[in-house]
Amino acid sequence: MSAITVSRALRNPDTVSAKLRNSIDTAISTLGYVPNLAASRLASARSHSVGVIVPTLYNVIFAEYLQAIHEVLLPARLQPLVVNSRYSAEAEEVAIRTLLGQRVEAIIIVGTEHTPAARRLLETAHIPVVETFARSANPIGMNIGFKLDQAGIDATRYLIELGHKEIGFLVGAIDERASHRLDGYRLAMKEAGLDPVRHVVTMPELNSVGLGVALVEEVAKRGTVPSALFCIDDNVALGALHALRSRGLTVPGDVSVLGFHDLDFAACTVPALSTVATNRYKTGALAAEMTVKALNSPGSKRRKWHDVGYRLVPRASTGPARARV
Amino acid sequence: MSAITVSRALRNPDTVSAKLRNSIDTAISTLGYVPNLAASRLASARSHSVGVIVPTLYNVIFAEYLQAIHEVLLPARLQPLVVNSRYSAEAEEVAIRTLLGQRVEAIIIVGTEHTPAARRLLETAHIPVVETFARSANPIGMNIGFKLDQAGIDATRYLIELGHKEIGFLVGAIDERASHRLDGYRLAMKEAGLDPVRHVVTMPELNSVGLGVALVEEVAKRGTVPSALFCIDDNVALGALHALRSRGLTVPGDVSVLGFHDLDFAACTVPALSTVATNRYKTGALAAEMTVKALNSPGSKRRKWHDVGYRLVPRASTGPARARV
DNA sequence: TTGAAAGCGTTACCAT
DNA sequence: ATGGTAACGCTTTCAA
Repeated sequence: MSAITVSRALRNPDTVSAKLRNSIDTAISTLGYVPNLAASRLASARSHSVGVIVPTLYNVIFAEYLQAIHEVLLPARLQPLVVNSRYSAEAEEVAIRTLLGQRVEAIIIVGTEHTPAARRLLETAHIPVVETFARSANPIGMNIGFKLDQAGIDATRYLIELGHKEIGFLVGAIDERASHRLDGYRLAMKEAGLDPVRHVVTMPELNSVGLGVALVEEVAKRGTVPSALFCIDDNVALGALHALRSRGLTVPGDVSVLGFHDLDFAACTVPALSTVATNRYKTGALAAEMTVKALNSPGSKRRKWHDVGYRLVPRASTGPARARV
Repeated sequence: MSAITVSRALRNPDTVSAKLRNSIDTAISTLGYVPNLAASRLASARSHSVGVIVPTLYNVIFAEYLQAIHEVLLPARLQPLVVNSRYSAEAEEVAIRTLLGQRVEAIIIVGTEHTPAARRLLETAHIPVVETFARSANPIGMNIGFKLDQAGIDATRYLIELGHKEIGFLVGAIDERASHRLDGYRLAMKEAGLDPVRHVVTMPELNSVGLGVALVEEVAKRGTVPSALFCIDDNVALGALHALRSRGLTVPGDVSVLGFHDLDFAACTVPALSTVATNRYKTGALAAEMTVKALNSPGSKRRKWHDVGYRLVPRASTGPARARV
């Protein structure tokens, strides 16, 4: 029994006689043999792995996205290799280098803004690349997301239509995706003749419940609290709800609060949080499906951009503006 | 200039003359050369990677844990390879096999209960193994966590001392860590002469806000709602708060609610959630530090068990039991 | 400081 | 159905 026979028995048990297969199986379990994937990759030039880059593991939205990717990739016998770029373009470039070094067969990456070197690496790797969560005017390969700026416009217009004139925008560190929403906010404010700059409050920190609290403190410090607050996500919105209550302000009586993403707790806050529902799961599933298709039929042309949409979900935390005393 | 010189220039730039280094650098960037890590691993028998297995990416507690692991491992020039076992012992075994196939230099794994085959694989791999989040009577290598059962006892006793006699235990799918907390609950109930079984309500689903709502519905369906609910985690507790309010029950007037983990939103719920604070970050950091130490000085004996502790955090959602009408 | 040769453990290719 | 041989792209070892 030679090495190559064992190799075959492991990959395609049917191509080996039952007798040999048995003795191989027993040998493997008694010896505790585990095939060396590095050697396999080197010899076969196939890694059976797909690189997945996310800015953080801390945010549920990426957890749901990753879950979906796993569920599609694993049955296709592709191992997702998840790397965390920690919201840094440089770390992202390193991550891309690492993944390409592993000879991943495709890369699924959150965002469309990369360092020039990172973009070049992705372009010259000649593997399927899917950029997600934001729309690119000039995608490297495929692109899945939704119109974040339009979502920002819709959300802001919704508050304007409720009669609000002073609408705060609460956000932590402004990454690509936050900046699109902010663009939408600014545009909607401008078109309504409202100040698009004055009520933007930001701190260079990760968006979180605690940051929502801090941002409301900051808003209050600056003077009157706007009659509506558009928060960059539901976590910030939850913190805002809490801080407003602590200051004796009612929601939506005194201040309307709007979140983003419709996380699972959004319906359970007090009052229930109005928000914009986004499709994280679908984004990941679609990205993974397109990856699998691209790997299975290389060269075939298909749609580059997929829109997974969004939906405004009005709940109890937003209401009509009322005249200030 | 030969291949080996390039190899050296890449790993130890100092060992190569400045002139050569320059021409190598330009060649690399014009060609878009990315070294093949599979070949490197095969030749050097070092993978510079550490396997990390978590049951899910969906839960923030593992996100914080992973974050800590990344922060310790990356500066030590070790790449974490994160694999998701999806709460399945079989998937965990596959994950272990995959990681060992990658020749990871160590494995950090959540939990202490594995399939016999998985345990054997870990034992015979002869690499550092750290089991986390639960205490093992018989750890494979190192073990980091806290006394989950004692935390369950303390939490239950706290509710008993508030005068509660009927204390519900709300939990989804019962994994190893949930089961320890449940053991603690049962023990504390028994020692107080209370029924340790009747008020346990469970459904075989992932713990989530939505599940908390469903579990309270189930509790109500069975008859009187207990005067206190010990929830397996803060998400379930948040759902419980919501469902109780929907049923017209006040917290803590009618029902006290206790969570677990002290997630970032716990202080911001209405009323603020009493809970048990756990150290996810420290768990991950310690696990990674011990891994690095074990890799740097193999053979040296050190402490096997590290306790990262926990702390009861009483807030507004728990209060004294009052006589039922 | 640089290089030649051997070898890491698997798989592709061709042969039997 | 099974095996021999070369090759994958690096690093180790030894030499210059």
